[in-house]
Amino acid sequence: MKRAHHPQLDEISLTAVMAALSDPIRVGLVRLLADGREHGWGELRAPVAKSTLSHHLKVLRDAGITRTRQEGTRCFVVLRRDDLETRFPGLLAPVLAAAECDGVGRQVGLAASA
Amino acid sequence: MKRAHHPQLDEISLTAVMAALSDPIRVGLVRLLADGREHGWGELRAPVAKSTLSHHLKVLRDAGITRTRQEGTRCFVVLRRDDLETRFPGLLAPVLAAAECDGVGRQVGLAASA
DNA sequence: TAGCTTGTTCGATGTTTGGCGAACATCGAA
DNA sequence: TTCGATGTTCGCCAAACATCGAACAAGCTA
Repeated sequence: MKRAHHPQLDEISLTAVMAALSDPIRVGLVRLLADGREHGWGELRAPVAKSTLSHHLKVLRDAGITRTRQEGTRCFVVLRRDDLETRFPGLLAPVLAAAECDGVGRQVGLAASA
Repeated sequence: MKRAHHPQLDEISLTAVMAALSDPIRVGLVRLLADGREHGWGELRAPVAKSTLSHHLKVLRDAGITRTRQEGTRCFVVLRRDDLETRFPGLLAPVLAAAECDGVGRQVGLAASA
């Protein structure tokens, strides 16, 4: 398919991260990934077409928020928590907390782990 | 002109705040306002037309990030720091810190206080 | 009252975004 | 090798956004 481009630490821009987190679907995805585990695309349940989901995952990847790994035909995604923490210390936690208490992204869920 | 609408605490949405902070000009404005002082429009120096600046200030206001006060024909703006802290604890500081160290919004400045 | 200053609002424009379905590429399995 | 599963990419569209200049509104000030 394609070897996804992942920005280096110093290529991660604040505004890109903020923009990526300004969409409920993407916030929902980040919330799921906040468990620190790697998840397969297949597990992700969002109320959008798969092409749109692919798009959102690309936005997150390009912003440096997630990392994608490919294994055979399927992909796995994981939160770049440490990288984000290094680049923008203290940023992620409040966002996740706010999203949690607000229910932002609750429309996104996990299927029985695939 | 118009009596600006300011969202209540519980009307402030995370995604709106994130979206508002995904533009360098607006981040720059927030950085200026982070000194806690109230500033007049006139002091604000940004490389955009005044109508555009007005627009950005409206976005910040609508997102609940700033508060606008009118006095005669001129307006003053101030950061709703406490409100934001109440609504999204710990969110603003990391953003400001990241913006600072990144130089995001450095294009926005203050004129000799008007 | 006339004029100046200060913001806001109004098109107009070009870009970006979010969304879809369809077509394509890739790999594993039958 | 053919099929199915899994993502990506490709038009394509409507909506939103950033931007500008021009026109407008509202207060001061002379």
